[in-house]
Amino acid sequence: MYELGRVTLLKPAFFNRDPRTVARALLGKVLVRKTPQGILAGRIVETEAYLGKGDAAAHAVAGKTARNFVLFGPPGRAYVYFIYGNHYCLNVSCLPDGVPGCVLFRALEPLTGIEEMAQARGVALGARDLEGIGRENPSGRNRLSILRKISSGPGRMCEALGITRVRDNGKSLVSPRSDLQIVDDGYRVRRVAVGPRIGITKAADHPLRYVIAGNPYVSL
DNA sequence: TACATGATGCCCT
DNA sequence: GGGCATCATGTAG
Repeated sequence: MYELGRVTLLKPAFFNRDPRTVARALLGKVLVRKTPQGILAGRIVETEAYLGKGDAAAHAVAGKTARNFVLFGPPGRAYVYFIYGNHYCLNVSCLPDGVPGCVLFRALEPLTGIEEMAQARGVALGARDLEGIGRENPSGRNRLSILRKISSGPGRMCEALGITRVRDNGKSLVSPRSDLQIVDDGYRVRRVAVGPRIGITKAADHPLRYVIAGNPYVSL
């Protein structure tokens, strides 16, 4: 089982930048959920940047509303919304207070609390499925296809970590007291690949999706 | 108050 | 690879 070693909580200033910069810099960092039962954590392997005014695909495009106000607040806060009648998506606010922008988390590589996350997702794990977690190149086709079902996709990821709008919208991701945090465990990303964002119709041509090149846990 | 739509995932072929 | 469930939100009327 992979154990989180010495980690550093990201600072608000990390998010006080252009969403494109933040989206790229977040790759390889670790999203941590603290529960009474223990720690759930996964490495961020896929993100998308959503800008403010001028980005037709961004929720902030039409201005501040009761739904999207977090995007206009201070950096480093969770923006959680409900989509397609079934799923939640997690974003983090970027740029200074008053300026909208965010990064969508699209996929995690499961690291810690995998059995709990699999249970939350309704995924059945075999006895040997946890071998080799956290290593550079997980091998075993069947095992990988099972583990990918846990958090490869924004809706899946939220279900695995128990993220909902009521529980988490507006919450700080950079507070030592928060039960939802983003930390640096020292992992260094070798290569980043960039492409168009997924599942949108407007402004679909912009290359604002970032993935760790070659990582098998990206959503597509 | 009604309606169209969506930053998705599942289940079936 | 494609159809469909399912509902909060925003906008129009």
